[in-house]
Amino acid sequence: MIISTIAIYLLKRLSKYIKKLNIKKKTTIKDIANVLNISPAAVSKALHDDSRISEKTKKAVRQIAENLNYQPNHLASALRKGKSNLVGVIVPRTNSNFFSSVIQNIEEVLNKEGYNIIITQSNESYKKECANIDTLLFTQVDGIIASMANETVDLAYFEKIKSKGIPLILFDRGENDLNVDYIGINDYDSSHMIVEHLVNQDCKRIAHIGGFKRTRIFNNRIRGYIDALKKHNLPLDNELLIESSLTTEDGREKMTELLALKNRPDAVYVAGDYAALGALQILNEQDINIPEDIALVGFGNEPFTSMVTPTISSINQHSSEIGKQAAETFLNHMKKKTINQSLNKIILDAELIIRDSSNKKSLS
Amino acid sequence: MIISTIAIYLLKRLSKYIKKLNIKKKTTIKDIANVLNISPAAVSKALHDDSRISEKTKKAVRQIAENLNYQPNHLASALRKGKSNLVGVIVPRTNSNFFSSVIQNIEEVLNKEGYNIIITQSNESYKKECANIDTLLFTQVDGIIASMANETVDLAYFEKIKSKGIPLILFDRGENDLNVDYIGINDYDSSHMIVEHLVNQDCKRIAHIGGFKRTRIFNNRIRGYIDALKKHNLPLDNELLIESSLTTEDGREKMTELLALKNRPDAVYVAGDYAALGALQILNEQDINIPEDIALVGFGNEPFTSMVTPTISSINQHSSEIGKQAAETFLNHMKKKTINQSLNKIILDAELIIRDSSNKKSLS
DNA sequence: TTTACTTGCTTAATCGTTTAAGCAAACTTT
DNA sequence: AAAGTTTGCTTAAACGATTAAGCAAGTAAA
Repeated sequence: MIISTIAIYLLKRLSKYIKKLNIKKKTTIKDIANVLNISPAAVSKALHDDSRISEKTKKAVRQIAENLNYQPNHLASALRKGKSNLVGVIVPRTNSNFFSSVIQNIEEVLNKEGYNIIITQSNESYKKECANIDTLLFTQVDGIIASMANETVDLAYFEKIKSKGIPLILFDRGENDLNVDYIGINDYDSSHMIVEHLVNQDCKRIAHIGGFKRTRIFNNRIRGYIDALKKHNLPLDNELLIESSLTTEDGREKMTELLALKNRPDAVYVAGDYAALGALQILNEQDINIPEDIALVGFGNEPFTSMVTPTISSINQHSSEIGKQAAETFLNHMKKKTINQSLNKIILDAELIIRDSSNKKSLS
Repeated sequence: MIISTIAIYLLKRLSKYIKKLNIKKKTTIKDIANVLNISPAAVSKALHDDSRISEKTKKAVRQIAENLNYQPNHLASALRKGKSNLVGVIVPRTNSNFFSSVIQNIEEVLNKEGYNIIITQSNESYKKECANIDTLLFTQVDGIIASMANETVDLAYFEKIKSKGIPLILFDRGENDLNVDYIGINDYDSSHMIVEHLVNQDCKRIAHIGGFKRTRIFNNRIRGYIDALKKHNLPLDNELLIESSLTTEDGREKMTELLALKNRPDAVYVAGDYAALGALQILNEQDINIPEDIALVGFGNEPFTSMVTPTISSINQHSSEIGKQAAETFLNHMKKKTINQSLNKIILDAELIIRDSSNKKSLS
């Protein structure tokens, strides 16, 4: 009897509130508190399963919260707790399979821990990258995971992140000079794998269309290329080592330059798949046999490498692993409260995927 | 017992002290106010260029703000103003050129007006899409711009957005039943253009590998295909009209089915580029001449359509225009404060890009 | 029976910014 | 000179959630 009386009483209060809500705003803990005649503090604790709140009250709170369609105000709790549970991600672009896959894996790991991510694109522009950083800092993210634009040389803006005490984790395109965590693949060894493979295909003049030397990963690929040539007693010909922006268009240009040489290469290792595609187009247009006349290897294992004719050999960078590790590194930062942390440099091994563009069938 | 209470108390004081020592507190308007001996309110107004603040004070505030490296706390102002200046974007995936380009244009337009975007991916999964919506609502976005997953049939979750009074704008994959703004292309007319083009190429048996009928845009493409056949006095053969998930893998399967027919088609119009790629692979593998034996047309104008051999004719959806219009539609919502707004359905004309896969050179 | 601890709440301050309201002082107008 | 207006600020109350501190009332231990 008493119970049902209370139930009816509560229902009346509830319906009054719902009427008010139709005209008014979103439900807050205060609304729930009013319905149950308890304090907002008690509601907050009940929703967080605080041990000092009775099971009975908790149940009632959850019930009313559900009925009123309560959604916590993230801004308020973030402001109070000094933590937004948002992680910023900066990539040169999202429409590359590599970055999109990294992002997907970052998201997967972070979502499980209650973090959401904000994705921004720099479009390979330093200016846009700076704007992105400002945006993310403005949004009060708890951390930033980034891969730098091709253009980026000045690191002042990244220093800004560090000076705010916000964890910064770089992947793929990172700078060693900035003393931050980094996740990437072993570019130096990957170059060795490629050169070795081409040597096995009986190639003697191996060219390299590389990225900008100032970018660490491309510099490592170049160093790997040079050292691997030495290792296999092949002469290093400066004509065959070209710096490129690695766009498809530039790949076309640089390939054209190589074909104009008196002494043409019999293999070309391109440090990026998009440029490799451009190179392939030129070779096809000029009716050069691939891989018999010139063998071709790209880098990045973008899906189109297996779509074009002939399919392009490439390096698989294990994007999912990179994404996962980047997210985990961020989470470690959050768990440890110590200010001085040891730096985390994770270098993963990559994998050479051999396709038609460098596979002389007569040999196999 | 008393001793341990005292110990705990001391430990708390100590940790507070350590925190004070280590954590660099961020500058707030209060700090600026203290330096200048004015009220925080005056600082806030000065920073917002309020007319009731003297030019002298404004200058001083800006100076000190700069010196102390002040960054406004977005959470606090968003909480106070009841507006986060964040817009959520939901797409099936980012690693398609169409979506990535739409996103880029949404971002461009919204950034100019002081909004930032949060990108989420549904991976074509309804469950993930619901989680994304929750995430965005939780983050207190001011609006949501979305393209629905293939799987999505139940619209309850999208209703949830509407019931919160948050503007929802759909593009590309939208449902008419939900009474919301929509930006897309004229799928029906696009089908007409394709069929007309194939008829001009002397094709008599035109097949259609379409998307799921339940999805409006794919249904419109199917209707356009059927009506265009009628218009050109071609018989509609049910064998030639196939429903597909439009992945590359499914494109391969459906093309194989078509080739198994006693009476093969002489043209195939595929409602998505990825599936068209699968179809192309099968045709190439079976040494069928494209376009002489079978002509092929895709939909979406993904970059790879011009990379593969032969290049694939496709429909350009004007992704940048779609992105811009979606963003503008959102901005209009924000500017008008009226509750009842007229719906905005924007249908853009698409463009057929003719490439090798459907261009019989003997005709031209 | 006194003392200590536990339970289950409440009170009030706080996060940083915005903004309605208010109030002197200076300046204009009549 | 009295009345009104403008200027340039201040005060204080929000926004919604969290949390340290406190306080009755009940339970357990000495």
